[in-house]
Amino acid sequence: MHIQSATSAAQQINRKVSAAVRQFGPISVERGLAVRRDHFAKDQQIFAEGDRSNNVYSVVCGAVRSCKLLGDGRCQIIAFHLPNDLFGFDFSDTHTETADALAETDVIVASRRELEQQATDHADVAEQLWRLTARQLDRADNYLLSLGRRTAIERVAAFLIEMDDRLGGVEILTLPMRRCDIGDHLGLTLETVSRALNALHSKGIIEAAGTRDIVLRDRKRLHGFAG
Amino acid sequence: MHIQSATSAAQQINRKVSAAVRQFGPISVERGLAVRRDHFAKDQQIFAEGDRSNNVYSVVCGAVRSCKLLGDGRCQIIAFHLPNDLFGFDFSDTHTETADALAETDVIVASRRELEQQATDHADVAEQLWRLTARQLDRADNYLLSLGRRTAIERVAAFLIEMDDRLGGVEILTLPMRRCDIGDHLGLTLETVSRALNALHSKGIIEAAGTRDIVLRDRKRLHGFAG
DNA sequence: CGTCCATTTGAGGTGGATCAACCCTAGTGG
DNA sequence: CCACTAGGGTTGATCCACCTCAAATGGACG
Repeated sequence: MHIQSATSAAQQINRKVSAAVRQFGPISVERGLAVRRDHFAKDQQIFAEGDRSNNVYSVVCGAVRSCKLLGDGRCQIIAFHLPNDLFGFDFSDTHTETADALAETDVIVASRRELEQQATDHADVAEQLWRLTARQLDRADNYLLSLGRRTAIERVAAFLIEMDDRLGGVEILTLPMRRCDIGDHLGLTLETVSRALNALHSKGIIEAAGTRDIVLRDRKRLHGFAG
Repeated sequence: MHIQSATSAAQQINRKVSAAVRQFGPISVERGLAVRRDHFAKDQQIFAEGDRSNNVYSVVCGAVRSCKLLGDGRCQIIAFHLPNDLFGFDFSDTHTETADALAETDVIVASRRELEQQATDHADVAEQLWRLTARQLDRADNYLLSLGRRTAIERVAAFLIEMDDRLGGVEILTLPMRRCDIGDHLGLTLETVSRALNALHSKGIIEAAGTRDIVLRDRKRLHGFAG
């Protein structure tokens, strides 16, 4: 639902702008912005917390996780980035998160400085970036609700619903990440994630079709769990 | 630290624009944007989850909390809004959060539609809104780390540090909210918040000067707790 | 067919929730 | 000035959801 409205907003804007545009993932930019395609292998790091934030990225295919680390190694995955998601844009000059490829992943890379210049020069670019950021904030706010107030099984249910939405409601939901990553995203351990999935399975709400392939048998009851 | 950089960014932009500007909280807008001042009493609701999102707000004085509710009444406070913070801007057409005044609070109100129009017409307005949203996202990301991976005492320590930053590092930190609100913000109960504050006190890190007035005796060790 | 991970399953421990008193402090009214 | 009250805050005892540690199972790939 989030994705749909963002996509239609982008399309609307596309119709208005001149022919001198190119796509940077979901947003339209002027041809002046140089972009290049790049590839990252599974588990390869794209950038680390503290690195200078020179580039911004858009996922073409594959999946990326961005996470924050605590001094003693505890890890919180802030977001998973799927095709057409932008990432790597930080408010400060250095990255506040580490980004790794979860699978073989292709991205489009652009210069942060150049994109910011375009935002200064062109209201429609700034507006698109603003909407994209607002959508990410909306997602982050929903995660705050999960992490702060939902039980383990409710978090997993809400997570499955979101992944289903973002992956387009296909028949079989193929999760691109390990149990451990889901745990680090939901503030749980991988064991608890496994048990929660098991619980949803034994209630007949989901069906396993391989460890990372899940069929949502009863979306209504799944929504019920998410409160 | 976040606030400082945002302020300087806003000042930078101010210097460039013409005289036909007015302030909407931290951002500069064209005079065409109608704004009005409004007052809300302590505990008064400003808008509710699900209301049509017609207006956007900037805090003048006082404090506001915005929260999401689960079906059974569980509550997660997504953010506290202090003077100069913008709030009420949702990605969708309806508010996804409920906003209440924590104390006697003055706000500036503007039409969401008009502000969006300005963002479409003026790149600098869109860019400022983008930066503001990016900063909120940065804060939300930090909270995700707290809620997902920090212990109770670490969450409270991180919370005190953030409030200290946002309130300008004054001698006595005056919290505008109840223990219960802090709990609903940090994913804890009010009892646990109280015990955590007590623990920090008995370690000599903070000093109580009234239940809502706290002196940060040892900011370095406080940072240590936040990891 | 064996190795390496990811995942599941099991048993036990614990941090924070819950439930329940109790204690402040400010405000109110006599 | 001093009860009285009410709401916020603290403190204590118990419980349980989830973590931790450990071992078994399964699946992908050489």
